Amino acid sequence: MNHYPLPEPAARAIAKLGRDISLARRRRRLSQASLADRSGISVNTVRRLEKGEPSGSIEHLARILHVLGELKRLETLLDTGTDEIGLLMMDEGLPQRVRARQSKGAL
Amino acid sequence: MNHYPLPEPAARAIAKLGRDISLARRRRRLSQASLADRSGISVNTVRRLEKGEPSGSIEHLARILHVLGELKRLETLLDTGTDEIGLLMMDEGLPQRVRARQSKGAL
DNA sequence: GGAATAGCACCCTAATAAGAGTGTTTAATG
DNA sequence: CATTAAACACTCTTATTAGGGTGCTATTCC
Repeated sequence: MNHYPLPEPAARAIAKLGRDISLARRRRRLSQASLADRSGISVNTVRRLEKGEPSGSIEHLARILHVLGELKRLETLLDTGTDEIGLLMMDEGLPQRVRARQSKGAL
Repeated sequence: MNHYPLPEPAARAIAKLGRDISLARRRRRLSQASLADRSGISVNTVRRLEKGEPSGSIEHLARILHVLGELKRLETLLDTGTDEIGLLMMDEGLPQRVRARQSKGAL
């Protein structure tokens, strides 16, 4: 039950994120070493993240964004409550558990 | 040179993200098992992510967002080029390497 | 109300990533 | 244009995580 390969779009999204981190860092005139130090992680990890390696942890990403002052963006990454009020109302009736209704093979 | 504790705001941001993933999943009427299966990861991993444990990897997050159809949000997480054209132009002059100009203790 | 099962909370082990170290390349800048 | 060090590319080892299992709780839905 293990990993099929990382979908290409997902890989590209991660790579893009890495480039943007690098850009944001340089805009702030921080070296990789400096960012790593302030974030409390190793330079290697910063480098791997900027390089777009998918192995990085969300914690490290959050630490970096925190230092960059862009934590809000992570917090609202999948946020929907802000724009769609009707959606929010709908959510009040959302099931806590989702029952398998699929008759065929979609589990 | 290891980890000082994860800053509280960062932890909260990750927790929020986890809740939003859970919400998005239930909106789509997917069980944790189903989402895990489609994403090619284990149920435990999905659960830990939704629970807000910071240990999850960016790859897993990307896989999940891909299944949820929200990969764009990750891709543009730190994207700045879209709104600020002037900023983009400024970036053309950005240094590839950032030199330590800090005279004191700010490394 | 009762049966079925989604979700949770563990534990354990194999797989993986983070950290540290070393050497090299190359951009910034005095 | 020479110096300095930022960034890159590795390797190795240890720490951490993902996966898989089992049992339990409690929500759906008939």
